[in-house]
Amino acid sequence: MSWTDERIETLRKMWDSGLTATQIAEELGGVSRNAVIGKAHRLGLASRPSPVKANAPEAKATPTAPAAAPASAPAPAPRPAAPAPRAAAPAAPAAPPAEASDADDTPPAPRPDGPVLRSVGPGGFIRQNPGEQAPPIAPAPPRRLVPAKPSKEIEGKTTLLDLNDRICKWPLGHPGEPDFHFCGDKVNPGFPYCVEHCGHAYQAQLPRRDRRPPPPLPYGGPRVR
DNA sequence: CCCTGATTCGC
DNA sequence: GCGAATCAGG
Repeated sequence: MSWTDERIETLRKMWDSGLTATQIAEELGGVSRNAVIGKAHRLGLASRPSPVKANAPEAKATPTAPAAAPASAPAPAPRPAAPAPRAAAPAAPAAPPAEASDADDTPPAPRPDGPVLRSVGPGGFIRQNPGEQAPPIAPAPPRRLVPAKPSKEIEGKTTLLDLNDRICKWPLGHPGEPDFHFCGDKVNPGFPYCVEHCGHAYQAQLPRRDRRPPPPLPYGGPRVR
């Protein structure tokens, strides 16, 4: 397989939205995770939490902890690297014309104002008080991605290919399901999610004693594949 | 061991 | 440019 424009585009977006190289490789097909990583680097992407931080063993058919852990990564990429040519070649069969005007990420500058939202480390999403506990917390880790083909169900929805640096990447539904899509709202500057979903993703750390010990399943429950 | 990404280096 | 092999960390 070769790196066509579309495949590169998909790679960019998947990599960008925090999927692992393995997942990306599986989705693209015909390439190894090494190939994906290599390509990502050559594209100037890369530099995400490298030796995976909290991401738990979710290996095969074990959807577990949310992978959404952008946290604070103030260290973008020291290396100049290639500016990543953004020669957007149309060619997309019927893919919605996602705006491709994005360039490179803006280094996530923590908002200097307002109440500082503390990101809890990956793997652990700190809950609020039991009272305000919202049941369905769930940055479901996109394990399997919906095919990049537009379908009736996702028409008008934000799909993987619509992701860019300024729209909310909060997943709605479960990957693989026909209507799986992303929030798509305007992001809270500096974060991968909109303001609302940042509120879900990042919550103030509470003293342990005040926390609910038995954290319910973060989402619907294990998905059977 | 499993997983992850990073890097190297022959092709 | 590509990606397997290798390295390094959790």
